[in-house]
Amino acid sequence: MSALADPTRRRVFERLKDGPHAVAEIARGLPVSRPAVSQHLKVLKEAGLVADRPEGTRRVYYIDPQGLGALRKWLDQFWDDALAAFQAEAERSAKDTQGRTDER
Amino acid sequence: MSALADPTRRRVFERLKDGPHAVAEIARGLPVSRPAVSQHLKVLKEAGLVADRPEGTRRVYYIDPQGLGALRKWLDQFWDDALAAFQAEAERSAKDTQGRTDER
DNA sequence: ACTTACCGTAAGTCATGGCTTACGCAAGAG
DNA sequence: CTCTTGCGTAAGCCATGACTTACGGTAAGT
Repeated sequence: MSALADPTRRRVFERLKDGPHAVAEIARGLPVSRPAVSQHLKVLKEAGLVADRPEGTRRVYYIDPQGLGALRKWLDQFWDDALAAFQAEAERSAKDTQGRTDER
Repeated sequence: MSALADPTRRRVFERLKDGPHAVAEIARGLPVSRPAVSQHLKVLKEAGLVADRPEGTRRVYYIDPQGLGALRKWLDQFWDDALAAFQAEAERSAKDTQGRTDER
């Protein structure tokens, strides 16, 4: 999660949306140097969001559905509870004029 | 997205999973001071992930489904493409011994 | 009206980490 | 074998931001 905090790293990640790419390929069009991209990819890899595969002298990176799925799952965990809480909120404001039952 | 980067801030956010809470309520049980929590909530609020409502002298915070939904949507955008790319990957490795069509 | 409690804001310090330049290494081409 | 190309790693500088202490304002209770 914290791996996607940095804007540049997000852009790197977004570049991988349309399929696998080599490092120089990603760096091209980004306002940062190639080593920087390499480091970002390392972080993303450690986070389980991307995976790499050596291809001759190049190194091809691609999005790892595993880690992405885990992130999605973690987020959904909130989605349910937040919705339920918001539901309760709505009901609460419905009886606003009354609203003096019990508090804490 | 970067708002959820900090571990402490994530813990604050998680405290809101089971419904609205006041600031002191959240700070209790966390290893940081109350003002720190207040700042974290401010960041989360600016990110659209939480909303607040004054309740007497207290201030109650709760998760905002709006921002959470946006985040979910952004993540799903990857989910599809990544899956498709991964699909192509699988097919590619199927004909591994061959695999010299054209790249770049 | 005064006191108390709670919350938000400001200032200052310190740690985290992102970026660049420089270097070393591996792989393919001539 | 040598030259070239592409990638990763290390060191150093600098910016971002997280945390604490201190202060001011507002609302409730006596």
